[in-house]
Amino acid sequence: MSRPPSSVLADFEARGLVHDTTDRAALAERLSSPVTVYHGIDPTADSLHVGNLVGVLALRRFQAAGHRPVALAGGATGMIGDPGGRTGERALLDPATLAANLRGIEAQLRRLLAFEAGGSGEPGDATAGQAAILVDNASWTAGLGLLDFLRDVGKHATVNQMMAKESVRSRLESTEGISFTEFSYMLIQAHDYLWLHQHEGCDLQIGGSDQWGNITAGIDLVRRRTGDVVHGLTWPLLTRADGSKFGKSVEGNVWLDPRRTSPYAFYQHWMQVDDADVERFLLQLTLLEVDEVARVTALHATAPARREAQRRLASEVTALVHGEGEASAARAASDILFGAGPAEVPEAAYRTLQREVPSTVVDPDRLAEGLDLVVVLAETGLSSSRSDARRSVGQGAVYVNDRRVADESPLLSSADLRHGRWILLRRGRRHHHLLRVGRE
RNA sequence: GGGUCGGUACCCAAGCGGCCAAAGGGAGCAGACUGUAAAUCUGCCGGCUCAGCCUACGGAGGUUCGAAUCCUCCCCGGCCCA
Repeated sequence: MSRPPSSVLADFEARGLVHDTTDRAALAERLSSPVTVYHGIDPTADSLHVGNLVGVLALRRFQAAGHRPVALAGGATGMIGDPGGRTGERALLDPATLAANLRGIEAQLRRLLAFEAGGSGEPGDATAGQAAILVDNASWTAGLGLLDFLRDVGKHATVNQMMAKESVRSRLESTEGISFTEFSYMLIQAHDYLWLHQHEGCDLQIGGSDQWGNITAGIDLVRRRTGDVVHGLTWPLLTRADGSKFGKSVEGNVWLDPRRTSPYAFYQHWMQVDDADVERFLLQLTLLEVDEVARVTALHATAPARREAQRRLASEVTALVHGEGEASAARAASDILFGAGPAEVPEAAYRTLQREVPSTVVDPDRLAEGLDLVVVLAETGLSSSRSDARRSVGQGAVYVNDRRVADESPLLSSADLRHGRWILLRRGRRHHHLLRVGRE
């Protein structure tokens, strides 16, 4: 499945993954032979989230075309905080948190990129390329002396240029201001590029469009220090069609860590994507070929109600992140919960659901006494509080075993049990919770 | 250090002694319509033992029958001056 190195640029363009590049002709020329390409990720949490997926997959696309990806986990930059795209100063991370974050992220990267050479031959196989490497900029930044840094890096940057960068300018105009620390961020990142160029032969840095200023700062530094011409490429930031920020859900971020976002919830997140976004997400967040995406999108257009494009997106991305097994389990659970009507759900289906959907064990004694549904809704987290639960019930938003609750102060009883021990709760169209009655 | 403006619910932002759990907007949730979509309309949107009560308007005190609103001190931020 390997592609020629030069195919990357055209592929990125076809996927809408090119926002800005340095001189296009020079970049194309450089990409005609394998290049070492780097993408930095700030370890702000111990897990990646879907916002990081575009970048990691971008590296994978390069790898599949025979290039050598460098994933940079920003142990040093993570301690400082990128001023871009935020209104206020970032909280600094302590070293222990940072180390834990790096470990978590590294494990996830290992599933998405091939860090060993030699391929398995599966579709979209990244290992057609060279082995990826993972680096931490703390390893070359931590020991750097202030005076050395000021002389070797600071001397080559003018404050005038730094102030002109969008990320800095917007903060200068804000009421929050910007600390010197965050102001210095781009110099650290520029230094990273220089270091990687000199030690790993890195000639290309890629990132989201908000990184453009930082990337060009690095390119300038490399040129001034070494005379070499290196390159940069950014993609448009992943947003929804309505312009809102992507990757946020009710509970916050959508994470790759299954303990933070279950594979089922992850799958559902993609199932619920707007029609207007689904094609772009298929292009940018899956490894499907561009013409396959076109086929899926065309199919979807003939019968949008079937959500074939969302189904495909959810399956692909979930499989990529959690594996095919988790993806099919999530799919099975979704088919039950969103399937046609409140028909008889077999016992086996409940077992499937229990592994995918949030569930709670309820003591049979409590049920025998008549369980206040409002209390249960709050306990299970389906509602954020009892007040909220009451509101939902009042609005006719709550369902027990797929039957809408009409009672104002409803009680659950053993009559609600299915197959002797299951009760399926639902709030609104898509929030489910399974109760299993029994001893712990 | 001085001056000045500001700190209100998830975010923005009104309120400036009682009619304030606090206008308006956004976000979010729900209902209707649908397709687990969008748009639109409607309702909700601090908590609780819910026609009532409790907690809340940066923090701590105080004035008052009554304070988000007035006073004192403190903390935090912007801007200007030194």
